[in-house]
Order: sequence, then structure tokens, then C-alpha cells
Amino acid sequence: MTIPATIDYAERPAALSLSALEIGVIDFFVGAVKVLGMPKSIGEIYGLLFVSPEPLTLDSLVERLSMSKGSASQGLKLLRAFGAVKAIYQPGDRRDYFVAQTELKQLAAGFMREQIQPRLGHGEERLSHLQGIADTLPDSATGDFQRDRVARLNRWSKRGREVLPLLGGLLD
Amino acid sequence: MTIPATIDYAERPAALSLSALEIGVIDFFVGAVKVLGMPKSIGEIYGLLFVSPEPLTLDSLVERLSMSKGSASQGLKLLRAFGAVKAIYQPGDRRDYFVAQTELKQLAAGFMREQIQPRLGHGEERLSHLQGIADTLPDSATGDFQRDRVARLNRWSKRGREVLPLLGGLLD
DNA sequence: TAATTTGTTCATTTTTTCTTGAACAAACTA
DNA sequence: TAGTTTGTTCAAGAAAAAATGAACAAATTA
Repeated sequence: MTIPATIDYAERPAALSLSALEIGVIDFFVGAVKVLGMPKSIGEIYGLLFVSPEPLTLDSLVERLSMSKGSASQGLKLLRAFGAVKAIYQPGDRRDYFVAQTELKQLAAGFMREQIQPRLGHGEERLSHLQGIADTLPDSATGDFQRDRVARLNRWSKRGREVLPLLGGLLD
Repeated sequence: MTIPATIDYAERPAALSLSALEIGVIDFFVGAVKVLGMPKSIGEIYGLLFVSPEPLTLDSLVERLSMSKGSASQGLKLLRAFGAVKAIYQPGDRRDYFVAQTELKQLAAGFMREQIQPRLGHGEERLSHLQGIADTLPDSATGDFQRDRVARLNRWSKRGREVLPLLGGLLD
């Protein structure tokens, strides 16, 4: 298929342009990952894989999203760690092909495991350190107040550990 | 109480230094607000109010946290919008005094209302736009696949609207 | 073996977000 | 009224996060 001489391809280099639906879906996921505090490139990659009926290679993501190879590689790495994307084998082709994993429960579990749990762990450590300090506080009004605050933090933490696992059940 | 001449107060200007417990609690909240995607200053302000037995003025926050008046003012504004901090009236003093609101359920509700709900609203809009595009897709394999994807997004959205309100109940 | 394809890593640049501080307004006080 | 205290806003600077692209490694092919 040849190209009419009147079109200026300097504007949009070599990329196969995205359809309105693709743009819309990508836009949706870019917004979603922003809510979760992740970079836009993650939403772009996942979004395009999510609407694509066939698996895509790293290079096709780079081309269609006009994104650097570095970003695409890093983004896919993270998405695989989440279990949000998986690589599939295509016979007779050395390249990796990627597809979106679309089970909401699984996506939530991956996000929890990779992003939330590690940080909560730090919180627990800090909390036991705090408990140590609280135990040495003088037996004054201020000391009592502050011990009470630390006790409250411990209740929050306990509540968090009880509630988070229930979320999985709500998403099946 | 006088100050031994050997200590160099040039390092830490005029601020009343923080106790180990205060530092620990602030550190805990700085970590927590990071998880929620908020600036560290928010965690510092809330943390100090949380451990303080008596209400604090804007100026005392500025001084004890070595933070600019602008940050403190902006931070308190946001925290009040969340319902995480409230201003209380002190007779005979023109200044505002602030205390931390410490009901977990209420904190979660404020976060939901101010940070999450508005962004979910945008998502809903985008989604109905997408549905419009999906309806015009040709009756091909690709069209069917992509309509299915949009249908899946709608199910996710519906599920989200069902599940989020339940969270409040888990935190009482 | 040399050249090519595919993908990763990471130092640098770009972009975004946060903080600061000065200008301002409102409420009080001398 | 002029001056002070208290708090807000916002432009500009600083810091943090994300994207880029070039160097590299591994696997493959000629």
C-alpha cells in the first residue's frame, strides 16, 4: 500500500495510528493507574494490551504508543510482576508476545502483593518500635495520652490486617 | 532552663525539638500518606497533631516541623477538607487551634469522598463514551472481542460501585 | 565467527509534584 | 488610623518521579 504524496508523515513518524476505541480504553486505564499512583506508561501499555485481540510484541507497543523501548520494557516488567500481563510463546518467533490478564480479582491480588503489602510491612516495624518508646513514657497525663495514641495505631493496624484479606472475596 | 554553651544551636534554628515518640509517630504517618499518594508534609502535620495532647496553632506546627507557613496552611486546608483535622475555638485567642480527628472510619470516608470518588466519576464518563464507540464497531471478530472488553470494563465499574460502600462497614 | 535481532539496564534529561517565601487580605489593637 | 497579628494564595525554585536513549548482554542466524 503506497502513500499519497500529500500527507505529511513528519508529524507522526512510523506508528500505526490508534483507533478511537483504543484511545478511549488507554485513556481509561491511564486514569485508573493514576488513582493507584502509577506512571501513565503503565496504563498505556496495559490499556493497549487489554483491547488488542492478538498478543503484541514489545516493539509493536513501542511503535503504536510512541514510547521508548526502555519505558516499555520497564513497564512490562512491572506488569508481569503484578500478574497483569503475561508473556506467551509463539512458535517460530523469537520475540516475546504479551497479553493482558483480565481477571479483576487476580489484578487486585497482584497489586496488593507487590505494592501494598511491602509498605504495610514497614509500617508494622515502625509500630513495634513506637510501642517500645511508649512503654518507657513517664506516668503523666501526657504519657497516658500518648500511650493511648500508640494503642490506637495498633488497633488500626490490626483492623487493616483483618480487612484487607476480605477484599479478595468481594471481587471474585 | 538555660542552655549549655557547648551546644551549637545554629544547626537547628528556633524550633522546639521533637521527642522520640513524636518523631516515630510522624514517621509512621509520613509512610502512610505516601501509600495514599499524598505529600509528606500532610503526614507530618497530621502525625504531630495526632500525638499532641493539646491543640496546636499553625505557627507552632511551622516551628516544630520546620516547615513553611505556606505548606502548613495548604496542608491544614486539605486535612480539614478530609475531615482529618478540625479547628477548635480557644476563648480569648484569635488564632486557630487544630486537633486530629482519630476515627478511622471517618478518615477513610473523607479520603474516599475527596480523593477517590471524584476520579471514579471521570472513569464513569469515559466508560459511557467508550460504550458509544463500541456500539458502532463492525460485526467482525475484532469488533466482537472489543465489545466484550468494554462490557468487562462496565462489569468492573459496577462491581466497584457495589464494593466501595461496604468498606465503611468494615471499619467501624 | 561476525552480524543481527531482541530485550534489559541505567545515567541523563524531561516532566511533574511539592515546598517555599513574599505579597496580600482580614481581623484585631494601640 | 496606622500598625500588628494571623492566615491564605500563588509564582518561582527545589525535589522527586518518569521517560528517554545509548550501551550492553543474550540468543539467533548467516
